[in-house]
Amino acid sequence: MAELDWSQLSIDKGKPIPRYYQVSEALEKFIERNDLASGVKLPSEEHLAELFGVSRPTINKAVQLLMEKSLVRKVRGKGTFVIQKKLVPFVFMQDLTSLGESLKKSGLPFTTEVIEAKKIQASSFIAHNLMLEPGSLVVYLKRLRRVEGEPIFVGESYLSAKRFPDLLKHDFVSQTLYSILEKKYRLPIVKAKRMLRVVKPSAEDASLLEIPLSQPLIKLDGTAYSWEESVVLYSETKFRGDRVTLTSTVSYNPRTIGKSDEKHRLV
Amino acid sequence: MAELDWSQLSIDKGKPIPRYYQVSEALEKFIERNDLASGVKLPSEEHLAELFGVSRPTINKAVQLLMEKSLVRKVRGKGTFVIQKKLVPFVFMQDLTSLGESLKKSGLPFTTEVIEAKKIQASSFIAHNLMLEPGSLVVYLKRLRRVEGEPIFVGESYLSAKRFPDLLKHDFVSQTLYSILEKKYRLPIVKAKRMLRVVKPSAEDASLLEIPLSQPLIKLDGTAYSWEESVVLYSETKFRGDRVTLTSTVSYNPRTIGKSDEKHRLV
DNA sequence: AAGTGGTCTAGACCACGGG
DNA sequence: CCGTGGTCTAGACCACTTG
Repeated sequence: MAELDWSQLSIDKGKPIPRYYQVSEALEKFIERNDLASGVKLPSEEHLAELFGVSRPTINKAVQLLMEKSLVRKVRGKGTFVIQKKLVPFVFMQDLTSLGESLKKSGLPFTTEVIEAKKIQASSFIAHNLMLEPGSLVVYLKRLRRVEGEPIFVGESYLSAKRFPDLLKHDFVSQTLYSILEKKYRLPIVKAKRMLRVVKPSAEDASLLEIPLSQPLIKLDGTAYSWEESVVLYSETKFRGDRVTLTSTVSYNPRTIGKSDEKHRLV
Repeated sequence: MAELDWSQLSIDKGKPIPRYYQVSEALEKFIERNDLASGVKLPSEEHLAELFGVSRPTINKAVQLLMEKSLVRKVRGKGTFVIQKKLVPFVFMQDLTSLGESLKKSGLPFTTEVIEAKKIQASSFIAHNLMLEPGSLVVYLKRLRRVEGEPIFVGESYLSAKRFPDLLKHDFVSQTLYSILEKKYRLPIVKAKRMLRVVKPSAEDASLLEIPLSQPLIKLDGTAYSWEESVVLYSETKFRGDRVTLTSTVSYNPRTIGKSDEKHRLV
């Protein structure tokens, strides 16, 4: 492999464009032009500061931008490395599959970690979504999914504890929640409502997903129904925005047209 | 309205948590606790620096975090203001409606601005998506949609110029693209594929949507078909991630199960 | 002119990883 | 120990808004 010539990098300090932005662009173009893919190491921030003739905090902010674009990964004590982005596709918004099932379909190797599994008293928000009385006992399940070892999303699920008394005895590592509901409780999911938005991670989210606080998440809240108006499950899922795509294919179906918007809260 | 007492704000400099993060949290809690909604003005960054006993750059970064969470808006020369978030719901992933039609259904007042409308030579990427020869002439349409005056999304559409020779003569401000296709060209959309992901705005995106470069966008790429395998339209839409939710309701339909994933590129 | 956020600097100390 | 990124400071100049 040829040596990389970082010394050609420069910016125009006269331009009315922030230096950190110019630096960020220059580095991005350099990475593209030289087709740096795998784990190539960038010069240290101090060295970059010299190269560009700016201060270290300016370089720090520039590299921060690249990290938010998921072009590089900073590792304290080691350096900054170019990353090879791999997107995990979820075929989701159109099917009634659970996320676990969508992962299975994708064929990618994934694992499930149970972060928490317990019964709790439902908050008024959760109770409302499950159509229960506030304070009812609910099963709370928090799981982290990894693909090829890397954290991809963290999901929290809520189900009525009365309706599923022994749910926590099942093994959530090897089975999907949907399959347990269907096989053990004879309650197939036949309808689901979902709402998607972009949020910032909490400190805990960031820690679990191994991302900086600056990186946006895709938050998908969903309610699953077994038959009309019978709520089975409420869930909140947070995906790493840099690693996930959601896809859907919709075909014309006269029965599903025009009966959609009921109560979309304008928060 | 009672006077706000900002002086109670403080952080613990001994903790191993970044000061800018502590400041950011303290401000967020203060806003919540005092239920500051509309355009309440925060103390100046210099004043905040005094209050917390930290330097101005640290305050600047803390407030930056709040801005990325869309809790405040910074205006140069004026100050920093609490914002009242309003989310625009799109009922979208499930229906074959265009975004304009989804907006109409929501009942919110919106406007359309045509940024560009012209014929161009298709790049190989666009040509591939429209199933045309590279270099073919395509109609390119770039529009900005505002809701209640605020920019919400910017969309770019590509259609075969050969198939729609006089498309650019239509009025895109008062009619949706889908309705023109259906009424003038007798080509109803009966199928659509969509892919969603989170991206950073380009400098131009940020300018059009009036957002900082740090704010994430929801990017929705779509292909619309008139009848099986007849591609009509390829589009790329970028939504402000802080102002938009996407919702869907999916019901059980044996015909749509299990025939989904064809070619999801693992970039 | 005064107040505000946008940006930058030069230098500093820390925590972490690796020899 | 050294090199790395993470963070912070004190002070500065600029551009923009308002009076």
